[in-house]
Amino acid sequence: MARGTVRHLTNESSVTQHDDAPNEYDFTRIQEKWQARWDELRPFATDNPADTRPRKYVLDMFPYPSGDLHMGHAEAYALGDVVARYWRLQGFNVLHPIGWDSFGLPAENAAIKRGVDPRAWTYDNIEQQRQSMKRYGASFDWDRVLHTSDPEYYKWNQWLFLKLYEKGLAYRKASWVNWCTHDQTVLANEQVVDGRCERCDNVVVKKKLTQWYFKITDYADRLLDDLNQLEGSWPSKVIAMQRNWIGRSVGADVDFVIEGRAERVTVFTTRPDTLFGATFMVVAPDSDLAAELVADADDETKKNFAAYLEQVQKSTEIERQDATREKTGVPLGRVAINPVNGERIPVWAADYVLADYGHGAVMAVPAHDQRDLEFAIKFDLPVRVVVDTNAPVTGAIPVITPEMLEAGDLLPPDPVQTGEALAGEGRLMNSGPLDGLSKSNAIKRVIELLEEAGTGRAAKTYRLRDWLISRQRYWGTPIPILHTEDGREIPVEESALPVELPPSEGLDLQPKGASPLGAAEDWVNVTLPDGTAARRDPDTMDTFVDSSWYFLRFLNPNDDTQAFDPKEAEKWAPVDQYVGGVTHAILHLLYARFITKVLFDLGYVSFTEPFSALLNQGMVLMNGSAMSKSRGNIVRLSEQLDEHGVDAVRLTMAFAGPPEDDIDWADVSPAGSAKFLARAWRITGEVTSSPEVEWKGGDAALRRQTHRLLADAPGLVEGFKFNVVVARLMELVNAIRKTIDSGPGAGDPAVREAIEIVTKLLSLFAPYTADDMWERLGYEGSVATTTLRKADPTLLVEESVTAIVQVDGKVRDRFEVAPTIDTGALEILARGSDAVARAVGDREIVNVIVRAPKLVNIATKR
RNA sequence: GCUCCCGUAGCCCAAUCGGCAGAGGCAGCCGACUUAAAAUCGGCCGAGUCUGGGUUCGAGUCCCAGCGGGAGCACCA
Repeated sequence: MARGTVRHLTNESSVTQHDDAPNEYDFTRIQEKWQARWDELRPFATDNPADTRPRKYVLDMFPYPSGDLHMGHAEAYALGDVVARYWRLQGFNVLHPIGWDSFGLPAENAAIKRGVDPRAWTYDNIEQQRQSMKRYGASFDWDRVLHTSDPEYYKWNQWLFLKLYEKGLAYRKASWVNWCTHDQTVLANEQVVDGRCERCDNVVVKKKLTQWYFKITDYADRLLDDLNQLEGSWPSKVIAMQRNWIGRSVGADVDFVIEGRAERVTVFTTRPDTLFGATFMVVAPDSDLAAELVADADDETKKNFAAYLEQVQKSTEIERQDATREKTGVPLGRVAINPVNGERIPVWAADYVLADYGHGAVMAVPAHDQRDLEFAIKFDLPVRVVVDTNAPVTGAIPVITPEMLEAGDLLPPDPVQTGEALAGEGRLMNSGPLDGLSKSNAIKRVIELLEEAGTGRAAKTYRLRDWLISRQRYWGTPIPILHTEDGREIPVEESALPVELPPSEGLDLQPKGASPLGAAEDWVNVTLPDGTAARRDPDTMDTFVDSSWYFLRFLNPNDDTQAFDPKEAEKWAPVDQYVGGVTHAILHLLYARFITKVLFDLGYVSFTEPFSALLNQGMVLMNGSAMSKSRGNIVRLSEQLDEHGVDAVRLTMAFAGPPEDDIDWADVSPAGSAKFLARAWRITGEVTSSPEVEWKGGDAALRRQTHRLLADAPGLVEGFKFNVVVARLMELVNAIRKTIDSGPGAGDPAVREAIEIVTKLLSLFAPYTADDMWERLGYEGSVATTTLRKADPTLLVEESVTAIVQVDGKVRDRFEVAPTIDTGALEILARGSDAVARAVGDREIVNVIVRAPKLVNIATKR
C-alpha cells in the first residue's frame, strides 16, 4: 500500500462539490499543508494583552532532550493537547507552552561517550525533538520556548538559590550522603531506588561529604497538610505517595542522662507510653553521638566499635535495607538513665538505627517493638512487658471481664518465647503512674509527666530529609557562591548573575568524585573587591531545581529583568491542568510544591500550590512490558507516524483507554484509527448543503444524536474520558453515514450540523484532519480557533422511552411511553400486561416499585 | 509484611443516583466490489460482569471474605 494514503473507491456523486480538491484521505499531504498554515497563522500564540477571554494554563511536563521523541512522549503530548484544545473550544484563552529540561547527567554521559561537547549534543537533540514536536501538531505557543541550560534561564535558577540562601533555606553541611558508584556523584534520597541509582541502576554507597541542601523539612507540615486541598484534583495515588514520602510521625522526645556526660541524649519515640519498658538504648553507629560516646571507653570497646563502624560503612544501601538480615551491633560501654524511673540501661550502637532520622538514637522497648525485640534476643538483653495487650480496651478504658479473671490468663504471651513484639492496644502495667491506663491515655499522661519534669515533650518527626542539591558534575547550573581561604561563604551579587558555565573544552568530564569545574582555573579563581582571593563553588545544582519553577518562567520567558513577572503570575498561575507521567509523583512535584511555597513566603506569588489539577498518563508498552533495547520490543514513533499519520497515532493514544492506564501497543489499532479518520474526512466531501443552511428541519434523529454528544462532551472531556468521546464520535460518524446512504441524504441540514460538530470535537485528537475537514466544509482558518456550541435542550428530550417491567427483578415486558408519563399511569400500564400477569401467576404482589418513565418492578411473595 | 487501585465478550474498553449488561474499536465470520487478492464498503456472531457470602423490590455498581493482577511503602523508632 502506498504510504500516506488510505485508498478507497471514489463515489462519483461525492465529487460534485469539490471537483478540484483531492478526494483521497492523504495524511501526508494534509499534514504538510496545515503545518505551513499554522506556522503562518500562529493560532496558539498567547500574547494579546487585549484578550478578554477567561484564561486557562495547561502545562505538559517538559521533555528531557535525550534522543528523539518516543511513544511515551507521544502519549503525554497527545493527551495534554486534548485538554488545551478543549478549553480553547470552550472559549478560553489557553496558555500551553513547551520547553526543554536540558541540563543533567544523561547529556553529559552521552557527551563523554562520544567525545563531544555536552552543549552541542544537547542542543542538537533539542532541535531534533523540536521538529518532531512540530510535526506532531500539539497546540503549543512556539514563541515561549525555554531551555533550562540557557544562561538566560539558569541565571534565575541562581537568583532563586540566593533567595533561599538569604532566608537560611540553602545551607551547607557535612553528612553521609548517597553516592552513586557509577555516575560518581551524590544523589538525593529521592533518587535512590531500592538501594540503586535511579538513573543508572548501579549500587549506591554512603559517603561523608560537605554538600548544599535546601531546607525542605521546614515545609514538611505545609507540604503534608496542603495535600488536602488537592484531594479530588490530583490522582489519589500521587497524594498517597507524597503523604507517605513526607512520613510525619507524632510522639515525644525523651531526654536520657548519660552517666559521666554533661549533655543528655534525646530520643524520639512514637510510643512514649512504653517508656517504663525501655531496657536499653541504641544509637546509630555512623552518628557523631556514637563516636563521642565511645571516645572514653576502654580499648576493647573502642576496637570493637571501630571494626563495626567500618563494616557498616562498607555495606551498600541494598544490604542495609534488607529487613530480613540479622541484627548487628556493639555495646558502647555507657549507661543511660531512664528519666521516669531512674533505671540504668546499657547503650549500644546498631545500624538498624538511622543517623539522620529523629535524633539518631532510640529507647529500645523490646517487648513492644519488633526490631528492638530481635536485637534483645540476639544479644540477650532484658525484655519487660508494660502493655497488657490481652486486656481489651473499650474506648479509652481498659476492661477486664470476669471470664478473663477466671481464666487466670491475663498476661499476653511472652514476646521472647513467641518472637513477636506486642504491638497492639492494651492496658499499661509495670509502669508506675501509668498502670491501668489505655495506650492513648498513657501517651498523654507520660508526656505531661515528662514536661513537668523537664525531661521530655511532645514531638513530631518526618521521613522527609533536606533536599541535597549539589552535584559534582559539569552540565548544570553553577552554584553562585564564592569560598574564601578562611572558609567564608560569599554569595555572588545578583547584578553579577549569571555565573556562566565555562566551555567544556579542556575540562576532563570523566566522573572522578569532584566537580570538573574545580579544574577550570580561569573560571574558578576570582578576586574579591577587597583584593582577597576566593574560589567559586565548583558544584552544580540538581536539575530538579530547574524544573521546580519553570512553569512560572513560561509566563515571560524572555524577560531579562526578573525570573518571572508577578503580574503575569497573578493572571495565569497556578497551572490549571498539569499533565505528565506518574514517574514524577514524588520528586519533581514535591520540589515544585516546596519552591512555590517559598516564593509565596517571599511575596512573589499569591498561591501556595503550583498545580491545581494533575493528570498522570500511563506508559506505552509493547507485548505486556515496557519498551527496551534489551527486550527488543521498541516501537519507533517516527515509523508509526510515517505509516499511519500523526492524527491516527494521536487518536489511538486517546482512544486506547483511560489516560492513566498503560497502553499496550499490541492491543490497539492505529490502522483502525486511520480508517475512521478517512471515513469522517470523506463525509466532508459529500455534504451538499452550504454553511449558511438553517439547522431546523433537518433529520430529527440525527440532530438529537448530535446534540446529545454536544451535551455530554464537556463532562466527558473534563472527566478525562477521552476514549469515550472518541467512541461517541465514531458512533455519530456511523449515524451520518447511514443518514447519507439510506436516509434523507447528503443534502440534509442535519448532516452538515453533525459533521461540523464531529469536526470540532475531532480537532481535540486529530488536528490536521479536522482542519482539512473544516476547509472542505467551506470555512477558512483553523477549526481549533472556533468555539463549541451548547446543546439545544429541546433536542435532548426523547419523543418516547422504553419502560421495562420486571417481576422479582427479571424483565418480563416493555412499553414505549412518553418521557413525561407519571408513576400512576405507568403502574396501571404494567399491571395490565399479559406477560406480567403470567410471570406473577397466582402469587401475591407484595410491593410495586415504579421509577417513571423507565422501570416498574413488581415483587411477589415467594 | 503493610497500604492503595483494578478484575465486564477471544482482545482493548463503555455502562449517570443501585434500574434492560454493550457505546466504540480490534480480531473472527458473511456479503458487496475484484479475473483474484489486498484495501474499501455493508452486515453478523459474541460475555451475564474473577469466586463465595451479604444488603436490597432490584447489584457490574454497595458491604464482608477469598483468588488473581498492578502500584506504592518497607529496620523511619
